[in-house]
Amino acid sequence: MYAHVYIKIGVTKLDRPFTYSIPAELEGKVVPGCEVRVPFGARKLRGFVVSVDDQSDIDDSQTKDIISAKPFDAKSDGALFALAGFVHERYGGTFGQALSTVFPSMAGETKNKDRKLKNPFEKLSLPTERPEIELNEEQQRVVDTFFADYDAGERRVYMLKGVTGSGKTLCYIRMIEKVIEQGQQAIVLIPEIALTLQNIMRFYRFFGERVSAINSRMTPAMRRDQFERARRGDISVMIGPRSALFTPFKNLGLIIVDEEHETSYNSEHPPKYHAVDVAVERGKINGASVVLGSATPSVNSYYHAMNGDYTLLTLDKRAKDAALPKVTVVDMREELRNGNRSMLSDTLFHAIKDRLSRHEQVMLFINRRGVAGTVSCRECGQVIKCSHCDVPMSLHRDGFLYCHYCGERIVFRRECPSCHSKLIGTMRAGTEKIENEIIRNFPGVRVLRMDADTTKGPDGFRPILLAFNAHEADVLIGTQMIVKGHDFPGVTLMGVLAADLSLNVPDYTAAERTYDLLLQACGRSGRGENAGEAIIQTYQPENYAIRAAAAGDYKAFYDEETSFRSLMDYPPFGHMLSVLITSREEDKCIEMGKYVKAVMKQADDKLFVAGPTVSAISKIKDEYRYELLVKDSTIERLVKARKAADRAVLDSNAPKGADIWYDFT
DNA sequence: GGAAATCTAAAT
DNA sequence: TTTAGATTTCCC
Repeated sequence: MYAHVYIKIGVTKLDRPFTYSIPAELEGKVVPGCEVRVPFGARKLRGFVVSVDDQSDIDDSQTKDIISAKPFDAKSDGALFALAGFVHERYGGTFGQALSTVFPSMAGETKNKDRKLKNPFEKLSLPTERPEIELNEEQQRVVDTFFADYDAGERRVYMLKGVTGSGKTLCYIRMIEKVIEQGQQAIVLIPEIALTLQNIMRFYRFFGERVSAINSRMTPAMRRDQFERARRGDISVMIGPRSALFTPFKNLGLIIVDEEHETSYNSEHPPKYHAVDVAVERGKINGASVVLGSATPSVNSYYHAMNGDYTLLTLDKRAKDAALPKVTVVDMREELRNGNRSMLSDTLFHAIKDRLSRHEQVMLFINRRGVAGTVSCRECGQVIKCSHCDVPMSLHRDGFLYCHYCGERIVFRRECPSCHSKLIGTMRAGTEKIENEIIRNFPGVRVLRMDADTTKGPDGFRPILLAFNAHEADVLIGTQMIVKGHDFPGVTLMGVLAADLSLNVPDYTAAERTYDLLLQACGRSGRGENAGEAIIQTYQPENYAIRAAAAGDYKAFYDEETSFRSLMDYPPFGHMLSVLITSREEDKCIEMGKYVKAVMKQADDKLFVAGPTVSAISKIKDEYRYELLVKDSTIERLVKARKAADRAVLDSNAPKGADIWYDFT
């Protein structure tokens, strides 16, 4: 007997099956999907069996024996192997990369210590009794719908749309309870940023030692240990970021994706998979239910719920009758006309003054770093960019210009490098500039700033959050990271500066991102006893994303957004594949781009292929970046085109010296 | 990707 | 002629 084995090496050249003979003692143990150890060249490596055959495709003297095979469980390993196939087929990259993603335990040797999850749980006194929960009518209806389907053996994808504070987590807990009662297991995906002790404890209180959690700060060995506990059946619930999706449970019954609209569910590294789609696929493979929860669903998922692909469940009532903050939109063009050139509108200035006088706390959210601190010339319009990365550099207080992509640092001279004008400086405000403005305007105010500069290291943000929570400061200024997740009861005012910055990025999801950010930002205010207020400063007050966010009206946003997308054939009405081509030499990028485009056109002449064009960031670390944009009404045709391109670049007459990265959007 | 085989050129 | 260093070739 022979086995075709994929060696786990992330290199395209070796990304094909190799034929090994199965020694008599391993016969029956070597089955498709099982992990094996094989001699490869002068080394011994791990691989996966893709198929078993009674004859060899190569000369018998060439085949070597498989050394050993890991015990194979069809329900866990088999399902995950099928999932790796899906990830490879859909998102490209090498099969080896797909295998490494789905079976992360393959990275590094296993010492297999039976470690329990020590941090953070052991420091806490663990509650022994599970708390009683009572669901309100609305929550009960959601849970009953799920129970009825589950008992009837129906496995569906549910879109649970619930406003903040409506008790989505309670519903999750009841669903998990049900699944565990039936001897099945559950996976709960939570965005990395929300993986706080507080959030994990909510599950721990109910399921105690049956719960485990992973996060990206754990070492591969620690994560592997938790996966091993799941494989052995020591736990029933796994909580974690997108990688928790690959927990090797033997009898998976439920996958919950909380805050399903979060972009952190999309992998940034090849294979650039979308965890929501992969969760739905794993649900199909394992026969598990999938619950996608969000207060601001992604337009994609909500569209599926609207057209019946997913079952829509809604929670409209806030559990505690906390009122939404009063939201005011301020037109900054008007401010400019009235002679106010500062970053704070009159409205926001007075609101801050008012809160400070009442000893209440204020948060100021500035939309993005990066664009702030950008130095541009007022005479020729030139922006100072990093010579390696083609992104604008930011001017910091220390007088240096920094590149946030490669860390390059150069001295800032008050002269334009191209036209030598002295009229050069920062145009838009960064967090530092606001900090200075606040200190100048409100003497004696205690200010904290949270951005990538003040939060070095993995836990760098914690002291800032603790200090602000303890009311050791009156104002917290920050970028995106202050908007998501954190709860400060003392905050009664949220000021959003430059709300429209995130609208002006070349990405069709810009409005969706902006709506979500603004809604989240407003939701930070008034979470304690005192009523909250939010003030949104914008140059585009008429924009529908901003208007809808201010009104907290998802449906209004969704309707406008879908009509725009349908007009433009953007997802969910059409599908797009962006092909990134990188090379040290610019002409190799173009050559490869043209070649891939030709191959795709040849594979399917109905495809719309734009490019190759210079990427939005034309160079990173001296690697040039070009892009093709492929559009079609079906994702299957795009997958076919990608596969055709994948095959063609291996061809001997294909251009060399450029790398290709795929990204489905 | 990496070990082994083969090539290249400069030092003895 | 020797040999370190660079380059190419395979790997079931």
